[in-house]
Amino acid sequence: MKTILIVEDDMDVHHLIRELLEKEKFKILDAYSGTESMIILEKEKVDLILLDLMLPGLNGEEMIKKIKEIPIIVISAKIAEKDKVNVLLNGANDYITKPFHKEELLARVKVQLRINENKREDKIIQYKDIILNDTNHSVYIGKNQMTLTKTEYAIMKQLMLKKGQVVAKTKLLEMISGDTEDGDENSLKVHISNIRKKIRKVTEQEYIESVWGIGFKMCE
Amino acid sequence: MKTILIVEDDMDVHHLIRELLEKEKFKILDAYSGTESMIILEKEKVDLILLDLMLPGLNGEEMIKKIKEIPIIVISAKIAEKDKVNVLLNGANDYITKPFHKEELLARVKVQLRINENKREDKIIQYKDIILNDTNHSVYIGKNQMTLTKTEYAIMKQLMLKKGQVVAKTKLLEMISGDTEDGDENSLKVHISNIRKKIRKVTEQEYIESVWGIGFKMCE
DNA sequence: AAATTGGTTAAGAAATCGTTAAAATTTCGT
DNA sequence: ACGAAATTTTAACGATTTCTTAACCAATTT
Repeated sequence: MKTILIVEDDMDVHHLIRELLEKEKFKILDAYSGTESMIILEKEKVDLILLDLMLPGLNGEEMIKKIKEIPIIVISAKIAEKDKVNVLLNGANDYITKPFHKEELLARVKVQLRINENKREDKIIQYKDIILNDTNHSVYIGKNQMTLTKTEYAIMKQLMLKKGQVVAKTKLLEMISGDTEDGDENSLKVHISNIRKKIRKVTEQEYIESVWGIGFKMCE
Repeated sequence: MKTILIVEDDMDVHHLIRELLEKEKFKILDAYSGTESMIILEKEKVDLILLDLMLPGLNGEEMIKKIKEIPIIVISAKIAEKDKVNVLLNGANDYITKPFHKEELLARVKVQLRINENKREDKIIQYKDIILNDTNHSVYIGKNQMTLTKTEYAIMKQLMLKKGQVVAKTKLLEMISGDTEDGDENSLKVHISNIRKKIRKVTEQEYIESVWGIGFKMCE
């Protein structure tokens, strides 16, 4: 999931942008001043910055010069053409004038994220000492690597994401075969059994616990 | 020196843009139709395309979908907001409406070139002892040169860029033939097989690993 | 104790992969 | 514009992997 930092002191505009992007399943970080945004940038991994130029604290232009690694889209009220050009030349990747069309903002956000998407970035799902690496489908349990099939991996991922909470059999079945047919319940049993067997080859500890009549969960 | 392709059928506008960019020491290529531009693209190394949408011959929108590697700035008369958004989502990197300020066009041109500048490290793509050279399509594996066809090279490049992460079959198919048709899955198999065969001629080591049901990746 | 659910195993069915060869398409030189 | 060469796609086959089915026993509930 991509993280976008919104730097904008006007609360109305800030809120508008936030809502727009949240609909698209981006993770949003908020800053209301230049200085605040610099603090956030030190702590969090940010994929894109939406930046208003008129800021309290550190000036927007200064920020653009400082930030080299992350693409920046400047959103600002109409200013002199000359300033707009300067902003672009100094490091901004795009410039959108207020008021803007929501769809256009969204499209330009996606353009910037698309440009950067080829960079390697692992999507890690971790629970206790099990690690799933979504980008290369690898599974580590402690230091031992193991191999899961497509469905086994899918089941495991669901269990991991719930971090110890029960995952209903129906949900798992739905994932496996689209529908919740009766016959597949048998199949699920076997998959779970196979996963456990593979885990047992690597460690003695139990990881998958069954909840009678409901489903399965990761041990706590 | 950077090469920019101007695709614009209006001679006045074309000339205006050409003069503007020549002052900045870019190498300019000219096309006056969609089909013409595709011919040029196959022969010449182009760093950026300035594209008018209303074109004789091949449609501008179609071109955008086809061209994945080169950044495109669309320059066009005011059109519906919806079309503008579509153009961006389909692959264009920027959109400038006519009439435009010369300075802004220039600035946006420089932005796109700058973005690709940062990627230049990737111009020579290296993973383990395989080296792809994008500029002349050559492939070295250790000290042995080998020849890949266009599609084979494209597949290889995707795998290399991901540096050992899985590349989904769908992604590879999308790249090969635009769409994700079923029939092409067969074709992909053959391409992979052919690449492996060519590699085997040069070294015994395995390089391409298949991930069952998901896709392929470079061995780690 | 009977009925239901869970766990394991093994075998058959289904899907995916790898290779080959031929047909269809594109590219290229003349 | 034509035919030759190269490339891509299609089709077929066997090999491999994965998934499902079915049978059987253990555990849990009623």
